[in-house]
Amino acid sequence: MPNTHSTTKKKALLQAAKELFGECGYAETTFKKISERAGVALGLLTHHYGNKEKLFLACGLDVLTSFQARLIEATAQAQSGFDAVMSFCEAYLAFSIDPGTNWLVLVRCSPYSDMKTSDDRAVMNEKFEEIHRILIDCLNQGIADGTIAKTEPRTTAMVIISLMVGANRTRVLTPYESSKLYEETLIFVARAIAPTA
Amino acid sequence: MPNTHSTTKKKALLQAAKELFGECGYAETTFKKISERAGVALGLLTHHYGNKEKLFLACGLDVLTSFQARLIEATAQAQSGFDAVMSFCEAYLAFSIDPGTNWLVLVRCSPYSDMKTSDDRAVMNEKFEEIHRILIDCLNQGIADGTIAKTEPRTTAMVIISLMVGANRTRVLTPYESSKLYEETLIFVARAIAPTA
Amino acid sequence: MPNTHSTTKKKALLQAAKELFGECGYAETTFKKISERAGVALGLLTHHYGNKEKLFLACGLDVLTSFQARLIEATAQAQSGFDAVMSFCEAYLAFSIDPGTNWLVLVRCSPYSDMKTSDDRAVMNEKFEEIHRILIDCLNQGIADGTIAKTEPRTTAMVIISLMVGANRTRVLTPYESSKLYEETLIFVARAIAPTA
Amino acid sequence: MPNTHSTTKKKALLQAAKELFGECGYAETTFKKISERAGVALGLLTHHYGNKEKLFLACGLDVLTSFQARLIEATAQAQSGFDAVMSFCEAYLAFSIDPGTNWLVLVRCSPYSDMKTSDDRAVMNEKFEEIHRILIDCLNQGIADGTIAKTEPRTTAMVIISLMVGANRTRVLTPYESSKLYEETLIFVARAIAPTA
DNA sequence: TATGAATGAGATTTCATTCAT
DNA sequence: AATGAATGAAATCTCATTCAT
Repeated sequence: MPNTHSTTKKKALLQAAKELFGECGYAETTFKKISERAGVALGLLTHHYGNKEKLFLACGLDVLTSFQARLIEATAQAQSGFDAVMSFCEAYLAFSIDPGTNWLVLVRCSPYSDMKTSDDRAVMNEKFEEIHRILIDCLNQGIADGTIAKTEPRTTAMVIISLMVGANRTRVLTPYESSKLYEETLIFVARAIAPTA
Repeated sequence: MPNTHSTTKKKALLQAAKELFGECGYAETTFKKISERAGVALGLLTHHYGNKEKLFLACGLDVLTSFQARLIEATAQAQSGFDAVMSFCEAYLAFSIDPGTNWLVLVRCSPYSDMKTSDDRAVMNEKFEEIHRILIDCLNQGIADGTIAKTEPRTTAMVIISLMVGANRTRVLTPYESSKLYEETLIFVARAIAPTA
Repeated sequence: MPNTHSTTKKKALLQAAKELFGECGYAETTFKKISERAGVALGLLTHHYGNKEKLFLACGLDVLTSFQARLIEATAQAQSGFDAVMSFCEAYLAFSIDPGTNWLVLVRCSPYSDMKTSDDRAVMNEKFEEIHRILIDCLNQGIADGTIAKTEPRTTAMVIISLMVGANRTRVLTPYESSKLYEETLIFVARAIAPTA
Repeated sequence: MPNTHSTTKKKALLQAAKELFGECGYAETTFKKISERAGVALGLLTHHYGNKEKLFLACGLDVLTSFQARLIEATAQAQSGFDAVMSFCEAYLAFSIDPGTNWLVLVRCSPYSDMKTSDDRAVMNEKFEEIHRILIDCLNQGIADGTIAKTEPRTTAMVIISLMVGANRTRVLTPYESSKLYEETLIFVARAIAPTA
């Protein structure tokens, strides 16, 4: 089975790339570093992934796919719209600090990152909109069942995700002491979306 | 007046760099682009600013200084703690979309950016903490005058700034339609910090 | 035979570098000059040798290795300690003016050169001590068989090699007329080490 | 007296240059380093010394002049030719390790150095020949008074100076333990030039 | 599929020298 | 004499990508 071998190498490359793009960022990550960490030949990179940008995107999408699955799973069993939104947020933040998810590469590759927009990024942008969609569904559920204050769900989802993005960056990128940040962030969301008395 | 001429070139360099780092990001901005836009010789860059990293930092700090002044001004005249916090947030968001502030370079240089942390960044980190301090003062005022719910001000400030960071990135970096985002973000904050009935 | 081709280019690079470092010195020898003379791409230099310093060292060590072999060969068949020392000196001086040995690059790279000491130079320093060792062995032989005056061999070897170094520099670096220098240098050594009557 | 001031600055420049060329070598020494160590403006360097090469030469010649004076002084009072030669060698070696003579700059600038020969170096070459002349005179004296073996003085002087050059380089450039080297070098010379019994 | 030598454009940085003041 | 801003050529080194094997 020659395929087994090649698949392994292709995967090793992707894993090394996910780690390095996360640790070093796009510019500082080189083909040499990736192939060395993966323990495979340099030339396999372009052979399997075309070019650097596409590999970067493949890394981001790989993490985004797991992320999406996790969020769907987390919100599926919620009893109310409010619970669903809170589960969404909890799962978002938990995923972002779960070692082994290679979260950082997504931070650097997502539409919220500093990277210049390129054509290849369209896929990423669209896939990230599906994350928004999950939250919008939760909000709609909450508006319907009265557990959430009445607002425009699309914009509210955008605000909540903005908060997730910001809290996450504070936690994983800045040097500031943020041990209670995630906890407090959830309280903040809960207060903001709670129906007015 | 020998200074008049040199100061002009040094300033032109800084201005061109602020624009380009904001537009293109750190990696895509080259010495050539900067010196050409500034209309000065290539070597003047290292002559005045040492190296690319230091110039980048000088750009960020320059914007951060104006930003800080704007926030202090905005919060100074507030009638209540609640008003102060809301003024802080309004001023933050307004500054971020004010053309002519070169906000983008700060986005890319701030502690919330994707850049690797280097020794030079310590100055930036410390200066950004002063922004936190401004908001913490507002929150303390609000807790004292009863216009804000009782919480730990340091962490709450961190949450609010996380939301500012995230909302701003959504607006200026992502391709998503976000015309009502800022407005809704302010409402979100107001609801979250309002004292419980 | 993939090696055949690559080895050729790597060797061509080393040969061109040996010539140019010898002719022009370290500072005046550029990547451009080397790659042009070798007829290979500029980037191959760092690909194969890491950086300029390491290439320089590789050049020096390459010459030093031949030099060492030549000295061992020359001293092996000596009848007495005195003859061994004289053979050492003769071989030293002869090697230094043998066209095709690329001696000059060693002059510029050896521990007796003007170059700043760097970490990479340790290898060179140690390898050059082996040259001292060869001469020390000859001296010990001569002290044992009575053909050489009794002295501390380590220091005497150092004096003799100092004279080789100086005579060689006079011959290959200075503009002074030195056609009889080597001849006279050997006589000088012979008189100095001869046992006192 | 405006001259006093300028003379001081010119001298400060020369002193700083002598130190730095000695410590760092020609290539690593920059105008910026020199002017900073001297505490004067960058532009004064070319103003006073024309260009880098000329300044280097000025440094070397300045040291060479003191050196020459010292050798003349040392050999003047010798009782015999043999004593004169030995005094020459002693003075040579002593000068080379006397702190405050800035000897190293001469090592790097002399005709025995690794530097490429340029037109400006002719002065240095000629002046260094006068050093040879001093020793030749001593040798002639010794041959005349019978304290030195009969040889061709010009070549013998060249051999002795070669030994001085080599011993000095061993002592001040190499990492090898050379505490007894100078002592033994003098003995070596004495044995080599002594008249045959 | 797999390898890694080979390429060369391009980036940052250095620096002697010039020159206006 | 003195200053240091200004210049731009040149150097080293990086690195994505190509390609022969």
